[in-house]
Amino acid sequence: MSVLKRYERGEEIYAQGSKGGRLPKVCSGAAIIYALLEDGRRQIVDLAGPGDFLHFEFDGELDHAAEALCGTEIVEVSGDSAFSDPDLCALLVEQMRMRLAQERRHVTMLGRKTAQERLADFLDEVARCLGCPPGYIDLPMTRQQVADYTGLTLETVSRIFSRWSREGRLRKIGPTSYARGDHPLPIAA
Amino acid sequence: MSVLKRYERGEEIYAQGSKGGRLPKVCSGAAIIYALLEDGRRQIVDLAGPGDFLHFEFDGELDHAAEALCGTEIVEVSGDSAFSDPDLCALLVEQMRMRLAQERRHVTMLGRKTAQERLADFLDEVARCLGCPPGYIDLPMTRQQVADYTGLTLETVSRIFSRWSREGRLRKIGPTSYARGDHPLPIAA
DNA sequence: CGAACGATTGACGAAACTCAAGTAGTGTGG
DNA sequence: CCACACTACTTGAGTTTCGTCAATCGTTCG
Repeated sequence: MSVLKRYERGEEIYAQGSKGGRLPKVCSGAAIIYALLEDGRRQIVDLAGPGDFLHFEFDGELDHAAEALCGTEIVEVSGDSAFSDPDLCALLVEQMRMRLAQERRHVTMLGRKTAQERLADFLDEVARCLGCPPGYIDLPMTRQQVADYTGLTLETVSRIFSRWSREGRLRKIGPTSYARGDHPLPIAA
Repeated sequence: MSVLKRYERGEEIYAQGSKGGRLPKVCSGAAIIYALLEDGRRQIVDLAGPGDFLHFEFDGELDHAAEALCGTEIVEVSGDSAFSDPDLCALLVEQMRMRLAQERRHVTMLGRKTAQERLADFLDEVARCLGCPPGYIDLPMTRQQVADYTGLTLETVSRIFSRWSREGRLRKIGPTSYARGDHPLPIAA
């Protein structure tokens, strides 16, 4: 049995501290997964696009929250028979491996890269995750959300995007869309 | 069929770019998992203690390397029958969920915490991962390795540990062991 | 129109990095 | 046992990058 739900931009899909249960998977749209510290600092730990699971917690408490970036359909997969169904099991392991690899790239980015490198990596990640055509990036995120993904402040994000625009590396072509310019982004992964 | 191998301190367990295959699991000792950038910057993405798998790649290329922190025994688990064996499958999913949760905490630490908070979190993580008794920490890592885990420089790590010693928060009680002092570490998770 | 929200830009400050020098430890060979 | 080499660690001075605070601008929507 699976349940399909729709969330609008900014809507919370589940809260930090809520219980697991059925596994939510993105059908269409996009979501961010984030952790909140007690003092309000926020870190976005992952981006999820179509086909991505948001978590894998059957029965524990969730240590992070999820929120829709745009109109997003979520299907909830029952995990009851997971381990006796080889196909489902293989799917889960494959999905988890991809999330794990992405988190490890994220750790490397945050631990060892400069602000510019982080943003270049971030744009690549968004394009990959949301399936944008090469050279174009649909970015349905505020500067604050970009900052919370890259571990920067919104001012730093804004400054670097502005600089890249001036230098012809990035062009705004719509409210949420950008095109890569003639000059390459510095040191993109 | 499983193979048991032993590695000494500093020995490479596998290299970045090598092939997956059987899944390596720590039996005793401890290992670090890290990524290298082309220009030599290094980020340690995970710590593995007894019971932890190092990766879950049956047949892809590994995007990270692993190295023993001390004398360490590794058993390699064959994944051939993984998906048809419900028990093994459940074990894998459980293990991957724990690694994933840890990476997400690591991302939050690197993206949104100060140097002091990172080191406090790091010490907790080491204690948990290597199973140290409460209040004591066995730290078989150089300052450079600590820096590569926390996204800092070795000088910053050294300065903060020195300060904590002066302030009675941390005491060195052996070549690789420390005790928490009377004063708590600032803002440990 | 005007309120609300997001984005941009500037001036300034602080946390952490870089470079450099010097100090333990640890192991080795005489 | 001592001299040495080697590595890890500590500490200081100066610099850089990025964060903070604040003002302004642009858009959207009621």
